[in-house]
Amino acid sequence: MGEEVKMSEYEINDGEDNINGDDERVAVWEIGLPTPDDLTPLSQALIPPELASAFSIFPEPHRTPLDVNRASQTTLSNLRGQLNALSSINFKSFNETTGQTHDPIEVDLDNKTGAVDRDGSGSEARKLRRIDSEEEDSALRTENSAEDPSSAAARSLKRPRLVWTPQLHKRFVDVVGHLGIKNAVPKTIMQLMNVEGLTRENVASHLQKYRLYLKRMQGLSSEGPSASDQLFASTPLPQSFPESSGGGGGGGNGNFGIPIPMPYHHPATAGGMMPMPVYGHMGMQMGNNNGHNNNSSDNHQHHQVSINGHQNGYNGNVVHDHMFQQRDWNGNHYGSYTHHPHQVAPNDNM
DNA sequence: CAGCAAATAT
DNA sequence: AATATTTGCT
Repeated sequence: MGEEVKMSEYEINDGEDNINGDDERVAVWEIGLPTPDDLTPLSQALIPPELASAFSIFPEPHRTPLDVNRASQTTLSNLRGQLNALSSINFKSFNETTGQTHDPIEVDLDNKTGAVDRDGSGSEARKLRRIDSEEEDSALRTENSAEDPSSAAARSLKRPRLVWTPQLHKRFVDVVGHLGIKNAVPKTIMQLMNVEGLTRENVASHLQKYRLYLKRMQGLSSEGPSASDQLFASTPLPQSFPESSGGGGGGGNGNFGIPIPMPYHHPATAGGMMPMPVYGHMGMQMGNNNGHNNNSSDNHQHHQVSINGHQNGYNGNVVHDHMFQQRDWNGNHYGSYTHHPHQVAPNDNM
Protein backbone atom coordinates (compact mmCIF):
# COMPACT_ATOMS: atom_id res chain seq x y z
CA MET A 1 0.00 0.00 0.00
CA GLY A 2 2.85 2.28 -0.19
CA GLU A 3 2.41 2.73 -3.74
CA GLU A 4 0.05 5.09 -5.18
CA VAL A 5 -1.38 5.08 -8.52
CA LYS A 6 1.17 4.24 -10.94
CA MET A 7 -0.76 3.79 -13.97
CA SER A 8 0.94 4.42 -17.10
CA GLU A 9 0.61 1.33 -19.02
CA TYR A 10 -2.23 0.89 -21.29
CA GLU A 11 -3.06 -1.58 -23.82
CA ILE A 12 -4.33 -0.08 -26.88
CA ASN A 13 -5.75 -3.19 -28.21
CA ASP A 14 -8.67 -4.71 -26.59
CA GLY A 15 -7.51 -7.92 -27.87
CA GLU A 16 -7.89 -9.38 -24.48
CA ASP A 17 -4.79 -11.33 -24.65
CA ASN A 18 -4.47 -11.43 -20.99
CA ILE A 19 -5.96 -14.76 -20.64
CA ASN A 20 -4.31 -15.11 -17.38
CA GLY A 21 -6.77 -12.82 -15.93
CA ASP A 22 -4.03 -11.65 -13.79
CA ASP A 23 -4.07 -8.00 -13.58
CA GLU A 24 -4.26 -6.04 -16.59
CA ARG A 25 -3.90 -2.50 -15.77
CA VAL A 26 -5.87 -0.60 -18.18
CA ALA A 27 -5.06 2.88 -17.42
CA VAL A 28 -6.40 4.18 -20.57
CA TRP A 29 -8.91 6.14 -18.66
CA GLU A 30 -6.33 8.27 -17.21
CA ILE A 31 -4.54 8.99 -20.29
CA GLY A 32 -5.42 12.08 -22.04
CA LEU A 33 -7.15 13.37 -19.03
CA PRO A 34 -6.09 16.43 -17.27
CA THR A 35 -4.02 15.86 -14.28
CA PRO A 36 -5.79 15.44 -11.01
CA ASP A 37 -4.48 18.67 -9.83
CA ASP A 38 -6.04 20.40 -12.68
CA LEU A 39 -9.34 18.92 -11.99
CA THR A 40 -9.86 18.57 -8.36
CA PRO A 41 -9.74 22.21 -7.58
CA LEU A 42 -12.81 22.69 -9.62
CA SER A 43 -15.01 20.55 -7.58
CA GLN A 44 -13.22 21.24 -4.47
CA ALA A 45 -13.09 24.91 -4.38
CA LEU A 46 -16.77 25.35 -4.33
CA ILE A 47 -17.59 23.49 -1.25
CA PRO A 48 -15.36 22.23 1.44
CA PRO A 49 -15.32 18.49 1.48
CA GLU A 50 -16.60 18.30 4.97
CA LEU A 51 -19.51 20.46 4.30
CA ALA A 52 -20.24 18.71 1.16
CA SER A 53 -20.36 15.37 2.76
CA ALA A 54 -22.22 16.63 5.74
CA PHE A 55 -24.97 17.86 3.57
CA SER A 56 -24.61 15.37 0.89
CA ILE A 57 -24.04 18.02 -1.57
CA PHE A 58 -21.86 17.32 -4.39
CA PRO A 59 -20.22 19.41 -6.89
CA GLU A 60 -21.91 19.29 -10.12
CA PRO A 61 -19.97 17.97 -12.97
CA HIS A 62 -19.04 20.53 -15.33
CA ARG A 63 -20.69 19.91 -18.56
CA THR A 64 -20.05 21.81 -21.57
CA PRO A 65 -23.04 23.19 -23.33
CA LEU A 66 -22.34 20.73 -25.97
CA ASP A 67 -22.53 17.84 -23.65
CA VAL A 68 -25.67 19.00 -22.12
CA ASN A 69 -27.14 19.57 -25.42
CA ARG A 70 -26.29 16.17 -26.57
CA ALA A 71 -27.63 14.56 -23.50
CA SER A 72 -30.72 16.58 -23.72
CA GLN A 73 -31.35 15.52 -27.19
CA THR A 74 -31.09 11.96 -26.28
CA THR A 75 -33.27 12.41 -23.33
CA LEU A 76 -35.81 14.28 -25.26
CA SER A 77 -35.90 11.71 -27.90
CA ASN A 78 -36.54 9.10 -25.38
CA LEU A 79 -39.06 10.99 -23.48
CA ARG A 80 -40.86 12.13 -26.46
CA GLY A 81 -41.68 8.63 -27.29
CA GLN A 82 -43.91 7.67 -24.50
CA LEU A 83 -42.91 9.45 -21.49
CA ASN A 84 -46.03 11.41 -21.12
CA ALA A 85 -47.39 10.64 -17.78
CA LEU A 86 -44.09 10.65 -16.20
CA SER A 87 -42.93 13.56 -14.35
CA SER A 88 -39.35 13.77 -15.00
CA ILE A 89 -38.60 16.90 -13.31
CA ASN A 90 -35.49 16.48 -11.51
CA PHE A 91 -33.51 18.69 -9.51
CA LYS A 92 -30.33 17.69 -8.18
CA SER A 93 -31.22 15.43 -5.42
CA PHE A 94 -28.68 16.55 -3.05
CA ASN A 95 -30.93 15.80 -0.27
CA GLU A 96 -30.81 12.56 1.45
CA THR A 97 -32.78 13.74 4.31
CA THR A 98 -33.54 10.26 5.21
CA GLY A 99 -30.67 10.73 7.47
CA GLN A 100 -29.43 7.42 6.37
CA THR A 101 -26.25 9.00 5.52
CA HIS A 102 -24.84 7.85 8.69
CA ASP A 103 -21.76 7.38 6.88
CA PRO A 104 -19.20 9.96 7.53
CA ILE A 105 -18.48 10.47 4.01
CA GLU A 106 -15.20 12.05 3.88
CA VAL A 107 -14.20 13.64 0.78
CA ASP A 108 -10.61 13.11 0.62
CA LEU A 109 -9.81 14.29 -2.70
CA ASP A 110 -6.25 13.55 -2.53
CA ASN A 111 -5.67 11.91 0.70
CA LYS A 112 -5.44 8.30 0.21
CA THR A 113 -2.71 7.64 2.56
CA GLY A 114 -3.72 4.14 2.83
CA ALA A 115 -6.48 5.12 5.12
CA VAL A 116 -8.50 2.37 3.73
CA ASP A 117 -10.49 1.05 6.53
CA ARG A 118 -11.79 -2.34 6.01
CA ASP A 119 -13.75 -2.90 9.08
CA GLY A 120 -16.01 -0.04 8.85
CA SER A 121 -13.88 2.25 10.77
CA GLY A 122 -15.43 4.95 8.88
CA SER A 123 -12.97 6.68 6.79
CA GLU A 124 -12.58 6.23 3.17
CA ALA A 125 -9.71 7.66 1.45
CA ARG A 126 -9.99 8.26 -2.11
CA LYS A 127 -8.95 10.26 -4.92
CA LEU A 128 -11.40 12.10 -6.86
CA ARG A 129 -11.03 12.38 -10.46
CA ARG A 130 -13.78 13.72 -12.41
CA ILE A 131 -14.44 13.01 -15.93
CA ASP A 132 -17.16 14.13 -18.11
CA SER A 133 -19.75 11.52 -18.12
CA GLU A 134 -21.12 12.32 -21.45
CA GLU A 135 -17.79 12.19 -22.95
CA GLU A 136 -16.84 8.96 -21.60
CA ASP A 137 -19.12 6.93 -23.68
CA SER A 138 -17.44 8.07 -26.73
CA ALA A 139 -14.69 10.49 -26.70
CA LEU A 140 -12.96 9.33 -23.68
CA ARG A 141 -12.00 6.01 -24.92
CA THR A 142 -10.94 7.43 -28.13
CA GLU A 143 -7.65 8.39 -26.79
CA ASN A 144 -6.33 5.77 -29.00
CA SER A 145 -7.36 8.02 -31.72
CA ALA A 146 -3.78 8.02 -32.61
CA GLU A 147 -4.29 4.98 -34.61
CA ASP A 148 -7.92 5.20 -35.14
CA PRO A 149 -8.91 8.73 -35.67
CA SER A 150 -11.93 7.49 -37.45
CA SER A 151 -15.18 8.43 -35.95
CA ALA A 152 -16.18 4.86 -35.91
CA ALA A 153 -14.26 4.43 -32.79
CA ALA A 154 -16.53 6.78 -31.04
CA ARG A 155 -19.35 4.40 -30.68
CA SER A 156 -17.90 1.18 -31.75
CA LEU A 157 -15.54 0.96 -28.93
CA LYS A 158 -16.52 -1.54 -26.43
CA ARG A 159 -17.95 -0.25 -23.31
CA PRO A 160 -16.71 -1.15 -19.98
CA ARG A 161 -18.57 -3.76 -18.16
CA LEU A 162 -21.65 -2.38 -16.65
CA VAL A 163 -22.22 -3.04 -13.04
CA TRP A 164 -25.76 -3.27 -12.04
CA THR A 165 -25.83 -1.55 -8.79
CA PRO A 166 -28.76 -2.01 -6.51
CA GLN A 167 -29.99 1.36 -7.41
CA LEU A 168 -29.69 0.80 -11.03
CA HIS A 169 -31.38 -2.49 -10.74
CA LYS A 170 -34.02 -0.95 -8.64
CA ARG A 171 -34.78 1.44 -11.31
CA PHE A 172 -34.81 -1.31 -13.77
CA VAL A 173 -37.29 -3.23 -11.77
CA ASP A 174 -39.39 -0.21 -11.25
CA VAL A 175 -39.60 0.48 -14.87
CA VAL A 176 -40.32 -3.07 -15.74
CA GLY A 177 -43.01 -3.20 -13.18
CA HIS A 178 -44.45 -0.04 -14.40
CA LEU A 179 -44.54 -1.08 -17.96
CA GLY A 180 -45.93 -4.42 -17.27
CA ILE A 181 -44.85 -7.57 -18.88
CA LYS A 182 -46.29 -6.52 -22.09
CA ASN A 183 -44.25 -3.52 -22.77
CA ALA A 184 -41.33 -4.58 -20.79
CA VAL A 185 -39.04 -4.98 -23.66
CA PRO A 186 -35.45 -3.99 -23.68
CA LYS A 187 -35.81 -1.01 -25.80
CA THR A 188 -38.66 0.47 -23.93
CA ILE A 189 -37.16 -0.29 -20.64
CA MET A 190 -33.98 1.28 -21.63
CA GLN A 191 -35.74 4.38 -22.72
CA LEU A 192 -37.77 4.71 -19.65
CA MET A 193 -34.93 4.13 -17.38
CA ASN A 194 -33.37 6.97 -19.09
CA VAL A 195 -30.03 6.17 -17.78
CA GLU A 196 -27.33 7.51 -19.78
CA GLY A 197 -24.93 5.09 -21.19
CA LEU A 198 -27.27 2.22 -20.88
CA THR A 199 -27.51 0.25 -24.01
CA ARG A 200 -30.26 -1.91 -25.19
CA GLU A 201 -27.97 -4.83 -24.88
CA ASN A 202 -27.37 -4.05 -21.31
CA VAL A 203 -31.00 -4.03 -20.55
CA ALA A 204 -31.79 -7.00 -22.68
CA SER A 205 -29.23 -9.05 -21.00
CA HIS A 206 -30.29 -7.98 -17.64
CA LEU A 207 -33.87 -8.49 -18.42
CA GLN A 208 -33.13 -11.94 -19.49
CA LYS A 209 -31.53 -12.79 -16.28
CA TYR A 210 -34.15 -11.03 -14.37
CA ARG A 211 -36.84 -13.06 -15.95
CA LEU A 212 -35.05 -16.21 -15.17
CA TYR A 213 -34.81 -15.16 -11.65
CA LEU A 214 -38.47 -14.41 -11.43
CA LYS A 215 -39.26 -17.70 -12.91
CA ARG A 216 -37.23 -19.54 -10.43
CA MET A 217 -38.80 -17.70 -7.65
CA GLN A 218 -42.23 -18.64 -8.68
CA GLY A 219 -41.45 -22.22 -9.11
CA LEU A 220 -39.81 -22.68 -5.83
CA SER A 221 -41.96 -21.11 -3.30
CA SER A 222 -44.10 -18.22 -2.51
CA GLU A 223 -41.14 -16.52 -1.20
CA GLY A 224 -37.76 -17.13 0.05
CA PRO A 225 -35.46 -14.92 -1.79
CA SER A 226 -32.53 -17.06 -1.42
CA ALA A 227 -29.19 -15.63 -1.69
CA SER A 228 -28.96 -17.43 -4.91
CA ASP A 229 -29.35 -14.48 -7.06
CA GLN A 230 -27.70 -11.81 -5.22
CA LEU A 231 -28.65 -9.26 -7.64
CA PHE A 232 -32.31 -9.78 -7.89
CA ALA A 233 -32.76 -11.19 -4.50
CA SER A 234 -33.46 -7.99 -2.80
CA THR A 235 -35.51 -6.38 -5.41
CA PRO A 236 -39.13 -5.81 -4.85
CA LEU A 237 -41.09 -7.98 -7.10
CA PRO A 238 -43.30 -6.48 -9.64
CA GLN A 239 -46.93 -6.77 -8.92
CA SER A 240 -47.33 -9.00 -11.82
CA PHE A 241 -47.03 -11.93 -9.62
CA PRO A 242 -49.56 -14.53 -8.87
CA GLU A 243 -48.64 -14.60 -5.34
CA SER A 244 -45.17 -13.49 -5.01
CA SER A 245 -44.62 -13.00 -1.36
CA GLY A 246 -47.80 -13.69 0.36
CA GLY A 247 -46.17 -12.59 3.45
CA GLY A 248 -45.47 -15.84 4.85
CA GLY A 249 -42.46 -16.51 6.58
CA GLY A 250 -39.18 -15.58 5.41
CA GLY A 251 -39.34 -12.00 5.63
CA GLY A 252 -41.55 -11.07 2.90
CA ASN A 253 -40.44 -8.99 0.12
CA GLY A 254 -42.85 -6.44 1.13
CA ASN A 255 -43.93 -5.80 -2.32
CA PHE A 256 -46.29 -3.04 -1.99
CA GLY A 257 -47.91 -2.70 -5.29
CA ILE A 258 -45.49 -0.12 -6.16
CA PRO A 259 -46.83 1.78 -9.06
CA ILE A 260 -43.39 2.89 -9.59
CA PRO A 261 -42.95 6.48 -9.09
CA MET A 262 -40.91 6.47 -12.12
CA PRO A 263 -37.79 7.24 -13.75
CA TYR A 264 -34.85 8.29 -12.02
CA HIS A 265 -33.66 8.87 -8.66
CA HIS A 266 -35.45 9.01 -5.50
CA PRO A 267 -33.20 10.19 -2.90
CA ALA A 268 -35.13 8.52 -0.24
CA THR A 269 -36.07 5.53 -2.17
CA ALA A 270 -33.10 3.46 -2.57
CA GLY A 271 -31.07 3.97 0.43
CA GLY A 272 -30.43 7.45 -0.46
CA MET A 273 -28.74 7.54 -3.69
CA MET A 274 -29.60 7.72 -7.21
CA PRO A 275 -28.86 5.02 -9.62
CA MET A 276 -25.49 5.37 -10.97
CA PRO A 277 -24.49 2.87 -13.46
CA VAL A 278 -21.10 1.79 -12.61
CA TYR A 279 -18.73 0.84 -15.20
CA GLY A 280 -15.79 -1.02 -14.17
CA HIS A 281 -14.59 -4.10 -12.62
CA MET A 282 -15.22 -3.43 -9.10
CA GLY A 283 -18.83 -3.19 -8.61
CA MET A 284 -20.42 -4.24 -5.49
CA GLN A 285 -22.74 -7.05 -5.63
CA MET A 286 -26.32 -6.80 -4.91
CA GLY A 287 -27.53 -6.95 -1.50
CA ASN A 288 -29.06 -10.14 -0.64
CA ASN A 289 -30.72 -8.77 2.28
CA ASN A 290 -32.81 -11.68 1.99
CA GLY A 291 -36.17 -10.72 3.08
CA HIS A 292 -35.50 -7.13 3.20
CA ASN A 293 -35.98 -4.98 0.32
CA ASN A 294 -33.76 -2.09 0.25
CA ASN A 295 -36.65 -0.29 -1.03
CA SER A 296 -37.09 1.69 2.02
CA SER A 297 -33.95 3.14 3.18
CA ASP A 298 -32.52 0.96 5.74
CA ASN A 299 -30.13 -1.11 3.94
CA HIS A 300 -27.34 -0.16 6.08
CA GLN A 301 -26.43 -3.20 7.84
CA HIS A 302 -22.93 -2.45 8.54
CA HIS A 303 -22.03 0.92 7.53
CA GLN A 304 -22.92 1.09 4.03
CA VAL A 305 -21.23 3.90 2.45
CA SER A 306 -22.87 5.47 -0.40
CA ILE A 307 -20.92 4.23 -3.20
CA ASN A 308 -18.11 3.29 -1.06
CA GLY A 309 -17.78 6.83 -0.28
CA HIS A 310 -16.78 7.21 -3.76
CA GLN A 311 -19.97 8.65 -4.56
CA ASN A 312 -18.53 11.95 -4.02
CA GLY A 313 -20.32 12.95 -6.67
CA TYR A 314 -23.30 13.18 -7.92
CA ASN A 315 -21.41 14.28 -10.76
CA GLY A 316 -21.64 10.79 -11.74
CA ASN A 317 -18.19 10.18 -12.65
CA VAL A 318 -15.99 8.73 -10.16
CA VAL A 319 -13.03 6.73 -10.80
CA HIS A 320 -11.94 4.36 -8.22
CA ASP A 321 -8.36 4.15 -7.77
CA HIS A 322 -6.44 1.11 -7.53
CA MET A 323 -7.37 -1.41 -5.08
CA PHE A 324 -9.92 -0.32 -2.65
CA GLN A 325 -11.50 -2.60 -0.30
CA GLN A 326 -15.04 -1.89 -0.50
CA ARG A 327 -18.06 -3.18 1.15
CA ASP A 328 -21.39 -3.46 -0.28
CA TRP A 329 -24.62 -3.35 1.42
CA ASN A 330 -24.07 -6.72 2.83
CA GLY A 331 -20.64 -6.54 3.97
CA ASN A 332 -19.17 -8.37 1.14
CA HIS A 333 -15.92 -6.99 0.24
CA TYR A 334 -14.23 -6.99 -2.97
CA GLY A 335 -11.17 -5.58 -4.34
CA SER A 336 -8.72 -7.53 -6.19
CA TYR A 337 -8.44 -6.18 -9.55
CA THR A 338 -6.95 -2.95 -10.33
CA HIS A 339 -8.94 -1.26 -12.84
CA HIS A 340 -10.58 1.92 -13.44
CA PRO A 341 -14.23 1.63 -13.13
CA HIS A 342 -16.37 4.28 -14.46
CA GLN A 343 -19.52 5.54 -13.23
CA VAL A 344 -22.04 7.15 -15.34
CA ALA A 345 -24.76 9.26 -14.07
CA PRO A 346 -28.28 8.87 -15.14
CA ASN A 347 -29.54 11.69 -17.14
CA ASP A 348 -32.01 12.65 -14.62
CA ASN A 349 -29.99 15.68 -14.06
CA MET A 350 -29.95 18.34 -16.55
C1' DC B 1 -36.00 -6.15 -32.57
C1' DA B 2 -37.23 -9.43 -28.89
C1' DG B 3 -36.23 -13.69 -26.58
C1' DC B 4 -33.17 -17.64 -25.38
C1' DA B 5 -29.48 -20.50 -24.53
C1' DA B 6 -24.78 -21.10 -24.54
C1' DA B 7 -20.28 -19.34 -24.84
C1' DT B 8 -17.20 -16.02 -23.52
C1' DA B 9 -15.02 -12.30 -21.03
C1' DT B 10 -13.64 -9.86 -16.83
C1' DA C 1 -16.87 -17.75 -8.69
C1' DA C 2 -20.12 -14.67 -10.00
C1' DT C 3 -21.78 -11.43 -13.49
C1' DA C 4 -22.13 -9.14 -17.56
C1' DT C 5 -21.61 -9.30 -22.41
C1' DT C 6 -21.58 -11.46 -26.76
C1' DT C 7 -23.02 -14.70 -30.11
C1' DG C 8 -26.08 -17.53 -32.77
C1' DC C 9 -30.46 -18.72 -33.72
C1' DT C 10 -35.57 -18.22 -34.02
